[in-house]
Order: sequence, then structure tokens, then C-alpha cells
Amino acid sequence: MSSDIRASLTDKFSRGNVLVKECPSRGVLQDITSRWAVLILFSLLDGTHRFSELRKRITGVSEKMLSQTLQSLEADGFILRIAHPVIPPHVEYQLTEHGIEVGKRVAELVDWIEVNIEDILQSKNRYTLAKSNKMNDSERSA
Amino acid sequence: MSSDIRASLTDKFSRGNVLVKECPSRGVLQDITSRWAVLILFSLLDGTHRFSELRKRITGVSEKMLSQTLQSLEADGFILRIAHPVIPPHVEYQLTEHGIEVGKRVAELVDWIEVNIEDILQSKNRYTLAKSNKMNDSERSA
DNA sequence: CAGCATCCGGTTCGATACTG
DNA sequence: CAGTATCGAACCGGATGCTG
Repeated sequence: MSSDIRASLTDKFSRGNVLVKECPSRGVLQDITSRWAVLILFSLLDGTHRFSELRKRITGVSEKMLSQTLQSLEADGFILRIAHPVIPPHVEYQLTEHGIEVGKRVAELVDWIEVNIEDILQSKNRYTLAKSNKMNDSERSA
Repeated sequence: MSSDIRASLTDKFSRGNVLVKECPSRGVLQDITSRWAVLILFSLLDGTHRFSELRKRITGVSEKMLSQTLQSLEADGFILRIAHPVIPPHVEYQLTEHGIEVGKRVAELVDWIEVNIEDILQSKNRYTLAKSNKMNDSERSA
């Protein structure tokens, strides 16, 4: 364990920190790490996108959740919403400076996962296998 | 993005993958970014901790959610669970190699948030203020 | 096209009680 | 101490219908 990590951790403990329930950072952290927010931030890293583009790109997201999540990210100042006053409506979303910072960090996490996904899935299989073996053991002894 | 090796290798498989519903990376991403998992990973960065220690440290987590989240992180291979066969029970949790990698990236996100929390909260206030002004406007025109 | 309002099923979550 | 079991409550998230 490198000492700078420990240092940053202890530093955080001296102030109000995310591990404490009342800390506002925890709320923001949840906004960012919510189911769709992560994917939105990740998606917007390569530039501006329209609502419908995001909807197509992020498979499985519903209209409602997309708009809801975009709003909470906009509220936190991570996303800029540009509505062109035309008919039919044309709205674009892009990351703010803050949004880019957060997005980069999210992307590092996502990238790491994608690189290591095989390992992780294998681990998952080993785990469930071990579990079911245990189940059988206790059945035998019963 | 410094991962040009991977980019050339599998641009549409690696980077775009998590945006696709069926991709297993998305499930893992959700395990990691779930409400308590982020805080657990962050907490374990400074070393091994017992169940009760984590419970005390991560304010607001229930017994059930802590044990549940620890299990899913263990299944994904991010956490090692060491149960000492003594009475009363003594169980310790620590990050695996993978867990440290993920934890570091999570910590970078958390740290950034804590540093910028004031800005973010201000943005939030401005947003809700703008919202309520709009509400008043539309009331007036009605 | 973008997005809000409403309803509603499913999952998550927490409190409590209990076990090894 | 470190969990599991159970049971409501709360919340999430999707489908539908409607607006500008």
C-alpha cells in the first residue's frame, strides 16, 4: 500500500468526509455513480450529443431515466444543456469543465473494468462454484 | 486517453462495450458503483478491516447491506475475506490486487469530489433557484 | 424531437429477531 | 462477533399518454 493513498485517506478523515452519512459529498458521489449517470458521463466524453443520440447510444436507458439523470447532472454542474429554440426542438448536452474532470475519472474506472472483464467473470464463476459446493457439503452432513 | 494499444485493438468492442445493455462490464460497473460498494472499496484502501470496523466507519450502512455488498465484491474478486475459526468469530476483509486497482480509481473520483464539493453545492443552489424562478414566470403568465 | 405527468410492478433497503 | 431470515416501507425504473 503506497503511503500517499493512506495519507489522502487520513486527510479525509480529519475533515467531514464521504464515509460520514451527513456529508454532502456522499450525495454527489451517488449522483455520479448512479446507474445511468456513469454511462452518460462516459458517453459525453467524446463531445456534444443530442438527447436522442444518447438514448440510442446507451442501450437500455428509458426516456424518463435519461432525462432525470441528465437533470441531476446538470444541477450538479457537470453537464451543460443547450436548447435551440426551434421546431422541432433541438437540445444538446455537453460536459462542463467539472464534467470533464469527473468523466475522465469515471472513464479510467470503466476502461480498467473492460480490460479486466475476463478475469472478473472467471472470479465470479469460481465464487458461485465454491458456494454451490458448500451447499452440497452442508446437505450431506444434514 | 493513453490506451492507444487497446484502442487499435478493439475500438468498438472495448470502449463502446459498456454502453451496450448486454455487456457484462456494465453489471460489474454497477457492482462497483453501487451505493455502498464505492465506500467499502474506499475504506479498505488503507488496509484490512473487520466487519464491525467497516460498519462503524461507513456511517449509515446497515448490517444487511454491508454483508451483501461485501459478498458481491468478493464474488467479483475485489475483496478477500479471511475468517479466523475462533469463538467469537473474527472476520477480516482486505482488497485483492484487482480491488486495489479499482479502489485507487474510485478514490481519485471521491477525492476530486471532496476537493470541489463547495463549487458543486453552489451549482446545485443556482440550479434550484433558476428552476423556482421559471416556476414563478409561468405562474405569472397563467 | 424533447420531455413531463401518472401509474404501477419489482427491487432495494432497513429494522428487527434470530443463529453459530 | 458476524452474520442470516423475514417482513413491510421506500424507492427505482419502465410503460403509457400527453404537451410545446
